[in-house]
Amino acid sequence: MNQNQSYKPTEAELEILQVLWQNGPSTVRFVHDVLSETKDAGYTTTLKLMQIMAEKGILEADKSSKSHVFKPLMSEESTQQRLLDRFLDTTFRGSASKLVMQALGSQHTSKEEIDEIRNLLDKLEGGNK
Amino acid sequence: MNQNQSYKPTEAELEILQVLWQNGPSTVRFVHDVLSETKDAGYTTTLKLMQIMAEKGILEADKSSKSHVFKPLMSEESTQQRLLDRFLDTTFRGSASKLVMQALGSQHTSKEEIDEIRNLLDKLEGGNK
DNA sequence: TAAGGTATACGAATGTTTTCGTAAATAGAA
DNA sequence: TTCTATTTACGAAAACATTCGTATACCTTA
Repeated sequence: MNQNQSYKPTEAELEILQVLWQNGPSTVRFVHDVLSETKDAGYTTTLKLMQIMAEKGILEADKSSKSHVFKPLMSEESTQQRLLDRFLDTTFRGSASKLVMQALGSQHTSKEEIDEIRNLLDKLEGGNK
Repeated sequence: MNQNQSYKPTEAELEILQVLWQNGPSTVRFVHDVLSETKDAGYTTTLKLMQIMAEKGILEADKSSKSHVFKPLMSEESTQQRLLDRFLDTTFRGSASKLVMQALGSQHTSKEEIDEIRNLLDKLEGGNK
């Protein structure tokens, strides 16, 4: 039902997707146990959400064994990209550099990460000036 | 009602805040006309939202003239920072560098902006290594 | 095979956000 | 003053998201 290029998962959906992206295809039980560490909702709540996500085409359910195994149909990267673009628009009015400055300023960033970003900047400048 | 350090405006609220941050204190009429360019909702919808925001303490209403003039009680920067922190957590699992890389990669960034970011990286490294 | 534990199915309640219809108030023009 | 434009006030509908109770199906194992 959803091949939509700009689908925005709800908050609860995103939490579930994160668990699946991090751990690979999983049962409701597993996902729910992970989520339980940081929030409290009943098991059937998680189940229902994952079923809805499957209906929407966000997840695919492998029903061959009793405990269905769900996996995301959208990659973490493409979803991040989509959400980032939207976030950039709505919150930073499209100014990537402003977002970048704020992100780097408030978070700890290791030397390795800084170097990596420098490399990217060099590349960008090559194609830009 | 809301001095909350971590208040998250809804999407519709954020759109209104953007208009106010960009144009300064404004009437419902003005805000609504701006929003009308990109979305369609009735005038009373915008009015209602702004009234609710005033109740919540997100906006302040100057009622001295017939057409009330609203202004935001939270700055654009602090709101961006708050939303960014949250977004980083929920969407990028806290990895600022990953977010930065994706943001820079997909958007056009001018030479000036790139230099500005380089400067920041230099400063960060100073305090970091 | 009967009992207990665990799973899905389903529907509905709850909560939140967004939308709008309608009425009342207000100001300005005729 | 009276008519008309425009505004605010209010309540409730509609849309969306989240939560959970309960029924039912399915293994496992005693």
